[in-house]
Amino acid sequence: MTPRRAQSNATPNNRYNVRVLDRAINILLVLSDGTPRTLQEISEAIGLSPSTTFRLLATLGCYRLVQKDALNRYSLGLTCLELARAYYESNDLRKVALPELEALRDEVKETVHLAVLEGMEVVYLEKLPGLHAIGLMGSRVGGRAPSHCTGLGKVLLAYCKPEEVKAFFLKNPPRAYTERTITDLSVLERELEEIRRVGYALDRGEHEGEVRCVAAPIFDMRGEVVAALSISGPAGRMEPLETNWTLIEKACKTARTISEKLGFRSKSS
Amino acid sequence: MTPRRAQSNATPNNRYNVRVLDRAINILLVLSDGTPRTLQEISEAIGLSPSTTFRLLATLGCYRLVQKDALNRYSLGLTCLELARAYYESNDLRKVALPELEALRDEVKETVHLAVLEGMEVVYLEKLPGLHAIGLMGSRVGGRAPSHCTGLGKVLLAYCKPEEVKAFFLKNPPRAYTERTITDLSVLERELEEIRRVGYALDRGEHEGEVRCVAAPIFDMRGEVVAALSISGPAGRMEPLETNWTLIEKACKTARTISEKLGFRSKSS
DNA sequence: AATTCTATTTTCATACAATGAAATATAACA
DNA sequence: TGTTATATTTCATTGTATGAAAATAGAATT
Repeated sequence: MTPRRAQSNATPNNRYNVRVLDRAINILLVLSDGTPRTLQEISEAIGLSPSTTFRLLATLGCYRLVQKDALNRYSLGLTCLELARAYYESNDLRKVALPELEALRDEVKETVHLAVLEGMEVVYLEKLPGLHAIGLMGSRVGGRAPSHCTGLGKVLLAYCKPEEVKAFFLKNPPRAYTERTITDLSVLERELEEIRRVGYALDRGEHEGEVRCVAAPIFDMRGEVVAALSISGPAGRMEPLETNWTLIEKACKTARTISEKLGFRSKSS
Repeated sequence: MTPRRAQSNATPNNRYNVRVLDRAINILLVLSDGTPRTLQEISEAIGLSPSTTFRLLATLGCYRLVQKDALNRYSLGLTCLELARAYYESNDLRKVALPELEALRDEVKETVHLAVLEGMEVVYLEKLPGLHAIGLMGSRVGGRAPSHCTGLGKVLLAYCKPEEVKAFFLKNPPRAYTERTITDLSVLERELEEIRRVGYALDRGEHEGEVRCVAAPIFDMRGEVVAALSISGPAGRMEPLETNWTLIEKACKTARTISEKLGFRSKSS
């Protein structure tokens, strides 16, 4: 159910890290799978003595970053929500993109997503549900999805350093979600090359069998890809995807508009 | 614009707190007002040497709890969003309440909120926009609102320990947002008593002049008030509020249903 | 381009804060 | 009531977080 995090949760010891903080953050990450845990389970999970774990939890708890339920099990607390709101509201990209995404959604009437790459996985920043029916798509704001089998993921990968992509997938072999999922690294690499060439990505049910999707990259002022947007919907309404030029064009156009608002100067203009 | 936090951000030193963690969390709280800050500003704000602040930020940054922009200013990072998603999805209250709230919204067609009290302020857990028009209400999920002048706030206060309420408002005198806002503590106390008696609260434009609102308390299995829900809309459609019994009854009924799903046994049943 | 100035990174010695082991308290269960 | 299992608390010790200060990078000014 809950997507596994691809990156190891072993402490990424960037030279200057403060040890207690590493440990405390690991507690939060452990709890971020949603399962409430007892002190013991947590102390085991992060490999610390119960006393230490207790104190860390006490500190986190006093700021409501974690909370204890009636049966002494810990889970994430209300303050997480408050921090997210702050992040969310002060996020330039999202602020700039939102009105454009809304216009796009209203035009195509399908679900529109905004996402970034994080640890070679897709993280959704925004989701505008389509106007046809409700709740088909499993994505959530703040949630993750694999990158090798989603339109958003593939666009974002396409503009990563190829050697980093390769390194990642050698360590985390692409898992097959449907019979169309690309599981061969060299096939994936060729696909990414093609995406760079045409400037958009397609997903023909590679993650969820019945879902089709078009995704386009968003550039910032430095010309770096910082995010991507996508239009997704059921196969019935989207096919034939490869020649659905209006959809592809609309996705690319909106992405370009957002990019320009972020300070990107396209070569043609 | 950004609501000030009522509680002091001086370290609440619960006997077992770990100092570095206190400090690091304070950084997050400082940044949670949305203003990007430089290392210097932060180190000043939390009263630590630049070296220490640097290391704390480095650690937080390596987990993307904070991020640095092109001009070396720090703000909250993507991981905040991910933690919030986890909190959000594993939150029992919200999960139980959501379908009931949706039913209520569809029935009354006005905006429905779910909220809890935190530091004597209202924090929104859920917002279901009304079906009439868009974006009238300024509330956000994860956002705060004052308690003395909102329906949600007043219900929640009504079931707090009266001496705590008193102590809080003596320290933080109720601010007037409109000419109807209750700014006198004894008037507020009488209002809360009345709310306890009738079991719901009304807001007649005490926070936002044109908004009217009905709010009802949600109880858990122990009989404690853990949250509240509200129906709010423009004065035009809601007035006369005091005798709008169908609206009041619907709010109370939904609140009771949710309470029962949380294990609350009402005396009458 | 050269220079100054400011802000961030890095080093380092030191104090004291975080640590785990073990003792105690508390809750859950029989 | 006794018996476990779990959560708190205490305490001595070590090692880590700390600020001062030096080095570096980055703007800004000339």
